[in-house]
Amino acid sequence: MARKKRYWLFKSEPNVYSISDLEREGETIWDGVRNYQARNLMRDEMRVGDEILFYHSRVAPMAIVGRAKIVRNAHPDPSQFDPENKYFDPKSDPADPRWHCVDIGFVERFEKPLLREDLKKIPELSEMMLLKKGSRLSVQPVHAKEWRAILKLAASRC
DNA sequence: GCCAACGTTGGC
DNA sequence: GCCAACGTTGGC
Repeated sequence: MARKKRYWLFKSEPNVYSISDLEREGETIWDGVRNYQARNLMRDEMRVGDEILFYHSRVAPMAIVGRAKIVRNAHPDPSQFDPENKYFDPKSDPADPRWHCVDIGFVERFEKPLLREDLKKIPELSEMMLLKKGSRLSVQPVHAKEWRAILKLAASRC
């Protein structure tokens, strides 16, 4: 039996990598994640076909700005072995890479960004990880119920 | 720019 | 293995 599709949210600072960058490039490697919890999610839980909400963090307006999908399962993050790269990790052994990453592909950009402040008002999202105080996981799971509520909100904004 | 909330590091 | 110090994330 096929694995059930799962949903995720990826945070990105738009001045570093925005939904426009993803739209233009079509696909990108999600490298540079240096957090074990996030690594484990990418390596062990995410699979090709899973769907992603793309979120702009840090910079106003903070918002879910579109959708993406996983197009390649986890593989060793090449940036960890490149001394020139800011994400270089001298402690990572090429025979047993410490960091893994997935590749993601552009799906759509929402007509209007779903602002963080508005998301907070949606009852179905009251438990959403993104909106919890102190939550800073940069790739995180999204419940099916939350996914549906967010897509519904996006559709109503067209 | 501030700073609370985390995660990691390293001395012991 | 504990935990203080340090570094980073990310909302505000």
